[in-house]
Amino acid sequence: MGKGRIEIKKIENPTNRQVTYSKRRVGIMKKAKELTVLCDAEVSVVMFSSTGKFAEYCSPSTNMKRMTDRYQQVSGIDVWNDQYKEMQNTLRDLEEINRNLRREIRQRMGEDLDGLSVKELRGLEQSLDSSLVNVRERKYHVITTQTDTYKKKLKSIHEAHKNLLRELVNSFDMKDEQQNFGFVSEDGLSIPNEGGHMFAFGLQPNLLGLGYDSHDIGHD
Amino acid sequence: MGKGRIEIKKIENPTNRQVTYSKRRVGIMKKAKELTVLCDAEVSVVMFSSTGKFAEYCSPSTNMKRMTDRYQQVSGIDVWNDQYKEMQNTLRDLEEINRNLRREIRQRMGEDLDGLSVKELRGLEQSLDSSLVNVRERKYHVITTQTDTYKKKLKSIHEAHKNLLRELVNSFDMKDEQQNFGFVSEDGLSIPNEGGHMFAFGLQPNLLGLGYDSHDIGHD
DNA sequence: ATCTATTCATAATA
DNA sequence: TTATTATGAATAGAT
Repeated sequence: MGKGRIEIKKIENPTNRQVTYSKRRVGIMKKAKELTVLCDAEVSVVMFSSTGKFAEYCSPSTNMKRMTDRYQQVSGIDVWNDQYKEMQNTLRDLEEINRNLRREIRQRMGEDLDGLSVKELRGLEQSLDSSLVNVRERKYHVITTQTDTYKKKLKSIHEAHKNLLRELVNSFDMKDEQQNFGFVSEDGLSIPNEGGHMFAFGLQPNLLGLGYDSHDIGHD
Repeated sequence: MGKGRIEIKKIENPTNRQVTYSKRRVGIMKKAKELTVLCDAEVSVVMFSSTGKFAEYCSPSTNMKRMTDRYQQVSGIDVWNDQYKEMQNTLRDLEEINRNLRREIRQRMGEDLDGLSVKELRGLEQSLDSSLVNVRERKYHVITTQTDTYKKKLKSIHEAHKNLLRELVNSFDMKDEQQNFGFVSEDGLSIPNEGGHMFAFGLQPNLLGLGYDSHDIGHD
């Protein structure tokens, strides 16, 4: 087709080659479309020119991804199957392992024991027994630690309380003195807010943090 | 091309459609080859007929995988990565689940308890405790069942043994009689192999099956 | 790009 | 499916 037949071999003239590529590319795409319509087929064409120009056609009834998937299925040729299969194997293995792990957990929860022999049951029993010991020990340890912490906190609260009492007593003493000097406050209890008492009240955040209500102390 | 132009629409006659498909398939493949050679291009064609028949062409300088890779790069369209990524997510999830299951097992084995609160430890302790009860119950049940089976087997053995003894006594009685009639065998113990004794020896397979050594019975 | 002169692909047919 | 053939389509080379 064309003026004089041409030999099917690489066109050395780059311009001619490029022109021919363009023309024939259009031709193939057209043929692919026609085949799709005429014969209700699914066709995909991918091409790159020698200069790297990319062109594609894919039947509207499908897409490149599905064509590739189908291609792979049918051709048996491994496009990405190596990785894919490997992953699927890994996936299957993991699911199997997880199933087994779940079964072990169920058995460690005293369920799903029907298939076990006496020997296995005895092993499980012993394992659970010693596990229970461990958990109890750990629980006691945590409780003890927490108790110690609370004790320490209590001790510090106690200390703070003593300090407060001391301060209170001091303040009453001072009030007496002040009374003597005619410095009685209205409610008869309020503590003069002087620098010397700041230390004791500085402990309040601790007390608040432990859930103690600072009202007990009777400040404003 | 051909005898009269045709409209580009689906050929309803299946035979004609099939014929046209075959012809045009060859045509496209030829065009693809020619384009490959003439223009030094890389072309891949994949097609499926309406009946699912598969055909492909790929330039010899490349292959489907490389074409698809290149297609993906250039088009930006994800041909298989979606599935791949999805699988990787699944994989990650499964591995996470796997880790958690293992941790649960370790904790149910009394290990890896550092991160647990007293509440959690108490829950675990109670779970283990009740599990232990279940396992023990199951163990006892299995043991009981097995014991019952053994008892029954023992009983049947006992029965068989009694029968054997009776047969033995009978045979000695008969030997005495035979002796009286001059029918003494060489070893002075062998039992005449008569039909009347077959029943007792027929029990041997059972005895063997239970690990009893048939030598006890003194047969050959 | 567009225009021919040709070759090629193929629809109809067997 | 394959082969034949009449015809329209595709396209090489020129513009």
